[in-house]
Amino acid sequence: MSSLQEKFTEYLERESIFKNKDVLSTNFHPDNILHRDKQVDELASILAPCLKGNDPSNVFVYGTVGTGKTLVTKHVCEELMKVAGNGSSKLNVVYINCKMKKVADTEYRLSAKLARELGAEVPATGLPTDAVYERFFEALEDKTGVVILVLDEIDALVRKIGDDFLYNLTRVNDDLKSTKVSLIGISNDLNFVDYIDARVKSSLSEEEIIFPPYDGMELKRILKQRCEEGFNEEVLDNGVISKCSALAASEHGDARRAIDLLRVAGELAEREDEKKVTTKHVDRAQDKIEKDRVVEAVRSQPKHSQIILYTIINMDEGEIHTGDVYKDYQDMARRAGSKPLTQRRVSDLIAELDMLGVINARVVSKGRYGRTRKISVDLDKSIVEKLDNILKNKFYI
DNA sequence: AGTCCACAGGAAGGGCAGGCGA
DNA sequence: TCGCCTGCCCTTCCTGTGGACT
Repeated sequence: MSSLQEKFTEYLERESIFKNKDVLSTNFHPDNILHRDKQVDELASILAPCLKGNDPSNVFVYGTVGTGKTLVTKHVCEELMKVAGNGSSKLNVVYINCKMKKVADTEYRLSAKLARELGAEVPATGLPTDAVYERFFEALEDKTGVVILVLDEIDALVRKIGDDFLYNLTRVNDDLKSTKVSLIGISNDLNFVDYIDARVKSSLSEEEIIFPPYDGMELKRILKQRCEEGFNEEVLDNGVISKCSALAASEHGDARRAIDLLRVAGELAEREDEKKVTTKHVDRAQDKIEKDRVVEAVRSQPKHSQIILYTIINMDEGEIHTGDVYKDYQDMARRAGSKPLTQRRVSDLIAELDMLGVINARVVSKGRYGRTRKISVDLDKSIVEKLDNILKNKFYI
């Protein structure tokens, strides 16, 4: 037997820390959602009329990241579909995450995605937007009954393409004969409704459901529930759950973060062939998650964004401004074999990197010395080193 | 109070890729 | 196949801006 085969065999024989790892994935839907009874009930009573073929009110759901908005919405819709499936009412639910790049981040892409979800065929490009709208409407009309459209991260969409699209969606019922549409908008931004058109606002927020952040105790109970199903018995050291929930509670009560911490800590322990998950694993999980998030974000960026980031992390310490970055970037881009983009475009890409949380770019005025962005990289040294290596290898600089 | 800097960021338009219809 | 149309990415041109300096 080869040494690699031995390694695999040994892995198979080793007892896993996990009982069912899926439970610890953020996409997992538990049967019993803790601490969200009120929101589940509210949403359920708002959506219930669609079981009798009536169009329910539009709903606006908001709360910060990891407060269970998506989970509760999907859960209620699934239960609704089950009941509708048994009865005579026709019901369809379409869920779209508007933040997905290249999928639903422009008017065209979003309407194309909606149309496709409803069974229509739409090419990735080439059609006029009106034509895509038309296909979407036709697909809606074909469905008959009630269609619930769930638009997750709707705030990101509106920031990018404005609220005209939402306006059209809230008016769609006027043009449809056999189908009734209800919208559920999910937003992480609590002030989102303040910067949309008043007509859209009144129509979209006929009903509002607020998801407050979980507190430390609530997070602890949620984690306990997942641990019982996800981990084998007695593999968690004392204090692991408390530590995960405390860390996540300090980050706006983000349950997703708490569950990720727990899973990654378990993975780290298992990889090291340890019998128990300890708080030390949680600390390292915290670092690893941050590292992976940033690295993934950077990997998915276009080439020039990456060159700009590489330029920034290789600049001397001290104050860095847009102009300095642009000067160095031009040189770097040529060395990487590309024609440099204009300063205008680079300015936009810097703003995007800031939005991603990879760099900090704050607009400052230096008085007589002009207005610019002050740029810094607030990442852990090990993350910066990793990014530096990845980008250096990619561009052979 | 007025000037001036170094950009930020809005608007318009060009080039390209890709679909549609004749 | 070809002309036309569109979305997307990018450039060009432009106006706006906060605060140090005079």
